[in-house]
Parts: sequence; C-alpha cells; structure tokens
Amino acid sequence: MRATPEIPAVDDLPGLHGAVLSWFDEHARDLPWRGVDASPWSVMVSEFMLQQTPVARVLPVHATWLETWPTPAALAAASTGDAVRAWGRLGYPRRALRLHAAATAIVAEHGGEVPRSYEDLIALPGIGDYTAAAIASFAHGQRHVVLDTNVRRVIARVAAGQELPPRSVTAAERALAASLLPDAPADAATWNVGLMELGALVCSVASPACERCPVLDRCAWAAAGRPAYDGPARVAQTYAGTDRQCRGRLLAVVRDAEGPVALSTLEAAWAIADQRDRCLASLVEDGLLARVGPASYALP
DNA sequence: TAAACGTGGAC
DNA sequence: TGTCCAAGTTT
Repeated sequence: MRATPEIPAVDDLPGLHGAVLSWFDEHARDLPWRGVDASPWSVMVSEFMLQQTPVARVLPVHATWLETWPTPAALAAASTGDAVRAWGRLGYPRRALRLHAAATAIVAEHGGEVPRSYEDLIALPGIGDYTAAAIASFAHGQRHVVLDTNVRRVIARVAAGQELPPRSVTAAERALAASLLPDAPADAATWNVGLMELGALVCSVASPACERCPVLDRCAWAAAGRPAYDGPARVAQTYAGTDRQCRGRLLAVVRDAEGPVALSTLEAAWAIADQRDRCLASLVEDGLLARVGPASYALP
C-alpha cells in the first residue's frame, strides 16, 4: 500500500476549463472523425490509426477505409489481407489485423455496434486504456480520464510544472488528471479533446508556442521559467537495420504486388539471409503474410 | 517493466 | 544527415 500521491492544487478550475473549452471551440481542426455526423465506428477507426501515427497521414487512409467499410460488419466480412493492404503505409500493420479482429468481435458479441462501456471496449483486440477511454469519451460522450501523450504533457506543464510527464503513467499523474476533469460528461469529453488539441497545436514537445497558449497565465511550468526536464533520459529508438525495418520492407513488397510474390523476390529485398528468414517467419506467425506455395507469399 | 512493433516529416 | 517522434498496445 502506497501513500496517496500529492495532487497539486489548481486554484481556479472553472477558469481553466473555460479557457481550454473556449480555445478549442475557436481553434479546433475540422477533422472528419470529430464531425457531428461521425459514427462511433469512424471514431474507433481513427483511434486505431492515430496510435503513434500523425493526423496528416491518417486523414486519407481513414477516408478510404470508411468508404470501403462503413460499418464493423463490413470490415469483418473482408479478408485480413484486404485490411492490411488498405492500411497502406501507416505503419504498425498489426493494428490493421487488430482492427479487423475487433470488428469481428463487435459483430459476434455486440450486435455489430461499437460498445459503449469502457470495460467492453478495452476487452477488444488493439484497444488499451487510452483507446477505450477515448472512444467512450469522444464517440459516446462519457466522462473518462483520457491520457494520451498530449494530455499528459499539457497537464505535466500546466498543473505539475514539469516540462514532460514521467516515462509511464503514474498513479499521481492519473489522480491529477482525474482531479482536473470537468464534472459534466459533455464538458469532460471536450476537455479531453481540447487538451489533446492544445498539446498537438500549441504545447508541443520541442518548441511550445506559449505566446499562443490560452492557459499561459495559469501554467505552472511557464511560471517557473520553463525548467528543463530533469528525469531519466529517454532511450532513443534505432531503426536502420532492425527487424522492424526488415519486416516493413518485406511486407511492402507483398503489399504493393498484384498477386503472390516469389521467395526469390523477397530475398532480393533484404540482403541478410538469417534476418530475412526470421522476419519472414514472424510476419507469417503474426498473420500479416501467408505462405501460399512452396516458394511464394501473399497477403492473408 | 522494458522491449518490440513501421513510417515519413520536421529540424 | 541523423535524430526525434506522432491520438499506444502487447507480451
């Protein structure tokens, strides 16, 4: 049992809420999954695609995806290979598989409707704490703490006076976020998306535009003179030469081909034999690729 | 808990 | 040019 973490006080919560809500009303981007006519499915698809992927790259794929598969049932009726191909170059293609699996589960267990409860949502493949809370909040107007990288950074700065949040979500951080959440569900939902938008457009990691910030005069970090992050250094992720790069390249060859691809073609795409073989096997294992002949591969 | 998991734009 | 990193989840 741990002591209750200290929660920094915010003296004028209604004022803070008002500033963020007004700013969002004025400056929010007009994104398709935010429209009044956006379906819960549209929101759900956007949340899958936006996991670790910038909005600008999601936009066209999301539009095509919704045209092709307007409902969970439509996606569930397609092959996983079609989903992987439509996913294109968004990255982390296992998300396409998980979205397909989630759609299948929605048809099987929820009558084809995107579930409303956090518990039902987080039980679906590819949905963790953030995505479950985001769908419950944005698609269904429920009151949930939504902790994404933007919300975490904004709260760390405004309320905790830190440049960056901890490496992983802490109890103190969650308690602080909960203490800031507006009471009315509709306001809570707008607060969540407003904080995300603020983090994306103004309160960025590297060069925050404090002069455009609606809560500058309420920001603990700004008041403290924007002290640099003093926590443990973040590990830089390497990419060149990794299995991830190898897998990406191999999958791209098959994804961009018309039909099955000969093993020799894949061999030509990656020089290091043992790494290539390992990655090919893992792609098949993951269900991203299928071996369709003695020496040929295709999307599943 | 840490590491794996894609991709491409920005600086 | 190389590093950073963008609405995370899974194991």
